[in-house]
Amino acid sequence: MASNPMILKLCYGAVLSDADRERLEAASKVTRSVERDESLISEGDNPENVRVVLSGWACRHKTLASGRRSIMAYLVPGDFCDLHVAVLGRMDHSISAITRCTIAEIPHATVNSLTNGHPSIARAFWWATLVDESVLREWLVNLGQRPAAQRLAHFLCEMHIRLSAVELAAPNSFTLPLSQEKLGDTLALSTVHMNRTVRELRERGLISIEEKTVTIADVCRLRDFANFEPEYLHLKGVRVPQIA
Amino acid sequence: MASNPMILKLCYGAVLSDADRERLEAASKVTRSVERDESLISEGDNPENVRVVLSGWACRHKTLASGRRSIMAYLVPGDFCDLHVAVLGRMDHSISAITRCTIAEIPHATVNSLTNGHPSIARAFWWATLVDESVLREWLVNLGQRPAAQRLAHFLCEMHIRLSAVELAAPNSFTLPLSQEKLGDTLALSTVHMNRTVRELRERGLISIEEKTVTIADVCRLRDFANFEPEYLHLKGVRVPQIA
DNA sequence: CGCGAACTTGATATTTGTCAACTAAGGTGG
DNA sequence: CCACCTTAGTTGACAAATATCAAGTTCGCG
Repeated sequence: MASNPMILKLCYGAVLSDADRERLEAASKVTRSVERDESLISEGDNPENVRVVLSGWACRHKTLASGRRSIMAYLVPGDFCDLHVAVLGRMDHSISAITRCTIAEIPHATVNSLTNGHPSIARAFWWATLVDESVLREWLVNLGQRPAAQRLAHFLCEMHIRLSAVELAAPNSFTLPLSQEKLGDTLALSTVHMNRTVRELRERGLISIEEKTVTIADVCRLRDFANFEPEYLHLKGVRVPQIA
Repeated sequence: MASNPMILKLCYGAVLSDADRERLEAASKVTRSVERDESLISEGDNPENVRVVLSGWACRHKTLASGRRSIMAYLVPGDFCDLHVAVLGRMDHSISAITRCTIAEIPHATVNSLTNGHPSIARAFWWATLVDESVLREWLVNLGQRPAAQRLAHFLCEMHIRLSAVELAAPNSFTLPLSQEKLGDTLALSTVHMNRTVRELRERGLISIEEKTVTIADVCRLRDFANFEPEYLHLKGVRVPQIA
């Protein structure tokens, strides 16, 4: 019933009463649609509302003077776009839709009244921010310390779990709507090398990709290969069979 | 007078009344000393108190199964170690002292009463967390997109500003208590290459280092070289002459 | 005086990037 | 329906960046 992915996700971070869930449900009633490749928020903006992805994929990115583009995060259903802007005052990066997205628009006033009156909700929002930070730390390690193939494998393991948490992944497959170029911008690899790295994982029999669907031959084996340890996602008990 | 670096720093994030400052001052009265190389918090810990660095340098780090070590953040005076642990429940990385440090120990109960009763303080704490996240995003870009020399230059520009913000840097120099090995673990470069990269910056006339003191020949030139844009630090008005 | 930690250097290996060309798939206007 | 584009993916040859290995050096300190 509660198929609202924001609520699904927040339940990993705090114990939410039925009343809390209803409040969150009501708060995310106002939505809009964003087309593929459309910009959601640009660097320098100071948006009025807090946005949450309800369907589709988006990404945070920055472009350097050199023209190199870096994707610093993916936003999948349940993820907040800009919970932080009210405090920092200005976006220091941009967010764009990768696929067509449905976005909930929650006015700051609503966020404030939710968090002021309802400690569990406040805690859940706080948790979501801190998980984002934890993921960034892990990405930093991934970029800096792992060679290309393991880096990609680690990324795939992460997205698999995160999508599982909002019931958008099968036990051993999920939809990955990213071109190899975007993957390269994410993992700091050139497009050509990205292509070869994808092939390497395929040739090792770890994954197969067709039609934007990644199939993981054996989740344990992929995790071993990537040295993936899911604790940093702070998603205790996500229903992914291989975690048990 | 208010030489407490935590307060100095938080003033960039919120307007704090004199009474707020006094509350923060009182809250950070209980301190302890940690020796060089000593562990402050280990992965898996769930510390009782929130810790703030008052003097010295510490770092967040993770060690991979491969033995490679990644330093994901530096904590300098004014920085919080583990404001997030109360919510996430368990440290997903470790913190160690790099130099001898003075650490304030603030019980969670004190943090809660500060934030519940005093919105400006709550906002300042929230701001500090979000700045940490913003810095992580920039580090991700730095690791992924910049070649070694610019990567190091960017890091030096950042530390120079952050230390300036807490009055611990001269207009064109600061103390950097890091071995080249640690710098390498930070910037994802081997020790040997780190050494050559330091030399490159020196030979280009951008910096000189002696006795752990970095001197920047011309702050503007170093920033140009690194393509450094300080907005991500969200420290409007830090008194660094070249920002004006 | 000797020892260890940090730093330095040269030679060489590995990883990754760049350039250029080509294929495959999908859409669009004639 | 086809000719033509565009975008994404693929491949090979080669160049550049960075890692690794091995061997000093320097310097503070017991």
